[in-house]
Amino acid sequence: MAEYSKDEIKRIEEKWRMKWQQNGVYKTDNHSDKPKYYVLDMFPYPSGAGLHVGHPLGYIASDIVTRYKRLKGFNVLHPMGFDAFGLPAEQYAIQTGQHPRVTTEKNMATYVAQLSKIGFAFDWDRKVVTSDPSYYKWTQWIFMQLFNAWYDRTANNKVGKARPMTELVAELEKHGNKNIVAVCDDETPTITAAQWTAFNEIEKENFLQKYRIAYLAETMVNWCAALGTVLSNDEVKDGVSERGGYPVERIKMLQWNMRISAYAERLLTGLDTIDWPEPIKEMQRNWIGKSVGCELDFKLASGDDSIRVFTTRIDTIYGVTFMVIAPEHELVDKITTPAQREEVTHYVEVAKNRSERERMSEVKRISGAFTGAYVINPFNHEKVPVWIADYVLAGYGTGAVMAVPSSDTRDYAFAKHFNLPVVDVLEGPTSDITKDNFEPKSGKMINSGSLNGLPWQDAIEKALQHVETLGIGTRKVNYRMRDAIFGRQRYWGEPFPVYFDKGIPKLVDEKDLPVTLPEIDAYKPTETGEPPLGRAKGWNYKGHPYELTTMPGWAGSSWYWFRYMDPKNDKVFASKEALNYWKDVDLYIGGSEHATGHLLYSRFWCKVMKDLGYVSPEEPFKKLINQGHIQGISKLAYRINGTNKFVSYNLRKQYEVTPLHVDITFVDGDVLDVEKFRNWRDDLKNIELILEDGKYICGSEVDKMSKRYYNVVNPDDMVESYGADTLRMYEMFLGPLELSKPWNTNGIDGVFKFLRRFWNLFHDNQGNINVSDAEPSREELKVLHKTLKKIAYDIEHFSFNTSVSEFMICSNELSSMKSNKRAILEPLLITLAPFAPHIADELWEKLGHKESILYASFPQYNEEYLTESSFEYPISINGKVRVKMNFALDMPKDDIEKLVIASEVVQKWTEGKAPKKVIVVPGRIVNVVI
RNA sequence: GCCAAAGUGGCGGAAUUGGUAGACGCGCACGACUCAAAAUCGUGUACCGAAAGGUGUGUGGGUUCGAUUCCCACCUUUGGUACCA
Repeated sequence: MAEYSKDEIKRIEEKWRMKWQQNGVYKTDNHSDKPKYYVLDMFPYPSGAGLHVGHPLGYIASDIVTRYKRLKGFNVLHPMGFDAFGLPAEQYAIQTGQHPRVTTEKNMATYVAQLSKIGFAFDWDRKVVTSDPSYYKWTQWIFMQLFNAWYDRTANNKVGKARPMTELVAELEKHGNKNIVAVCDDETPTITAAQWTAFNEIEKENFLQKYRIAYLAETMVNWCAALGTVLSNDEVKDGVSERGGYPVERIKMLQWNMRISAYAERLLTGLDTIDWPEPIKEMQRNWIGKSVGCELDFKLASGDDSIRVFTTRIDTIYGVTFMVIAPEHELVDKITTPAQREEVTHYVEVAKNRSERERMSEVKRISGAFTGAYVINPFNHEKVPVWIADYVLAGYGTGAVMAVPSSDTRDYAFAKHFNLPVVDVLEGPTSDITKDNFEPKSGKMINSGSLNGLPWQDAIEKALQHVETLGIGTRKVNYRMRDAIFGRQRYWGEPFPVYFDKGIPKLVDEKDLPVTLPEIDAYKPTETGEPPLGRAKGWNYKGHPYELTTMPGWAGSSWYWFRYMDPKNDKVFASKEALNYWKDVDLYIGGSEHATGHLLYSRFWCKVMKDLGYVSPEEPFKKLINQGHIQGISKLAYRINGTNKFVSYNLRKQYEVTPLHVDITFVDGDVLDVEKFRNWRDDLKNIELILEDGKYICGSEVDKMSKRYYNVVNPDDMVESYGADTLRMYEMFLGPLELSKPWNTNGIDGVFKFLRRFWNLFHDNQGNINVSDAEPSREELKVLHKTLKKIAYDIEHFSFNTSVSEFMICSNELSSMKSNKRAILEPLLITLAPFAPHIADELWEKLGHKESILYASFPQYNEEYLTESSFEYPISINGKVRVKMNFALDMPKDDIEKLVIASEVVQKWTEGKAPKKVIVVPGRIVNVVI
């Protein structure tokens, strides 16, 4: 006696989750004759709020693929773990004194419990946790490899590659750095072997820092003295900290950095080799921001100095009417004339103290100051005034631009504002900057000496050659992407395996890894403004002080997919065998918000590790799918301003109201449960309600699903009410995986009914298993094979919403045929198993199988059952369907045409006249043009 | 501003190569069962129109025998980015 009822579902699902666990069915072996398939989810940060129904969306999709690939004969790796270092736990620690480890472990336990209820095929034995010392030991180890590496541009056919520092030192000892072409600090001097040898230890290390991939350097940061910490741009508002409103200043601070800029070109070209969504690739391309141009010197009109500019439009050099340099430019002080000094000093002072955020919010405001100095245009030898302005950034290019107001909108705005001359150098229909249709890359050169008459592209090449002939500059490729800051003044992160010996940063011995995070008495900066680790007692290595900052959030997530391959190994981060077997990730599912963070850093680390010979893939993630976000539907009640009255939705326009987010559990449909609402909070006890039709109707809006909006739907509740299988299928049924959509529990009934109907196919009216061994009819076979074909196609194309529809159609058809043939239901069941694993295994067992359905094979569809002999042609007249006619599929076009024209309906439309034209597309459509 | 994605019934969405727009589900309406309700099952459900018929995939144009699909211009929403020379 078994109906697919709430109790039965609970029994079935718990039974199978238990069995799967006991039998270790999700344990994945690193040795197999089967082909490998690695499915990865972006691992979560375990937040205190737990999972809401949006979180599992991607995991369900990857789980379906995992199970499908298993049935298709692959050895599939599908692991899960936690990105467990992070700010929320630390913030909580600062407020409550609770150790972030305690909070994090509690949260992870909640996540595991919630995830387990949904029936994922995770191999939990491979769980990795980034805050676990056995994991971050290897994060530290990788950091050491990056510290011990430099980027040789000449290696690997000039593509360049990372090489060990020992090789650099050997070369320095032999020849100095004159033959070294490396990615290094801009101001790295050329030295001889003798100079190198003469360096003392500190000088040597300072020199090597210019080459290391992980290096210490002074970088600009937002420093908040009151909070004793560095803030991100997000955390600074109007020059003060968002939290507390304390003053923030931009200061230079010695910080760990990652020389990701060395990999700019490979990160860019690598995008062409991977199967990722085009928008994500585009975001990364923009982030890397490659621009091809040249650098050239403009000599100062007086004195020997010259100013180097970077430009992509050397063709427009005859249009240069002024030059702008960054307020931070090193020559500002030197070239400013006495008459202009006061104004310039003042401007520099103001610009320096403006945060990037401030500069950003005032894009429209044009500001600048004249230095009093002039440079000479090397092409036409004219004198050009030099200005400073903060729209020129010190950190990009050379911190100086040759301004061409006739072909650059910013230069134009600046020229207009300060009344500087504009000289047109391009002529063409879209070359006029004062017109709306202005297109800077268009037209032919005018007013440009020997460049006159050339199209702009050709002029660039000719001007470049001229620059090279004069010896005043070179072709140059610039990237927008900067090196990444790799340190935080925080506690809850990986400690650096670095100590300082007489101020020189040194790595700890490999055998002393991991450097474990010390216990401290409070999770905030020290009184002297040092990071929290400054509080740790005895925080030193063999008597030398340890580095006090910790690694940023992205450290642990930049290599975790390798650790899953061999998570328990304590000799290496992953064994050669494991790395060789699993290689790279075949399918990665996660949100697009990580486009320029995690996804870029991971590619970077993978490339470095490849260069150093630790791994083989150039790219870590072959295919990427972005899942959209599930949004919440918030419910709103409308308070009449200044009163304790609430007005129902449709009457709200008559009053001045302020919407209040109401907990969605108080609302059924749109109707508010007034009792629950009143009891929610003290201030609502005595409210007055203005009703419509005796009810209080709530408004709705789509928001992020968040505690803040009281609109969170918990997957546990869904599993409790409908079962995990229904939840899984409903999440997929909502719409395309990559689209964001609001969660509406209302529709879930449809999926639940489908599963019950599916269940009933296997049972009689009394709930006894009832499956016939009779031969299936041709009709039944057709339904089966149509479904098999569609489901396989949909899974391969990540179109899970349409597979759920197809299952519904199939089960409706079989229901109406009263089909209960084993030959039909058994293959169908295997097809359903990736989507609804619990019910599938239960029915599989009822069909008499001893082994889980996980070990079955995905049925292959047979085209033979799908072929039709005839087709119901839609007959359209001038493109509008008017009637349908059935013809054999092998009927010649001419015959169809004759029959169609002769038909009553068509005759009516043509009024007996011959049609202008008849289009017959065999197996598709007939169109009669009249 | 720039880059990208999206816009289809009351709602979520479908239409795989330019070929029957609205599959499937929710909701709604009606019917069956029931003393009644719930549950379940069945039928119907884009819009206008009594019907014939007409209109319809954000808007306006275009290509085509035929456009949700291709092209041009525009509007709206969402995400990314930000003075990048």
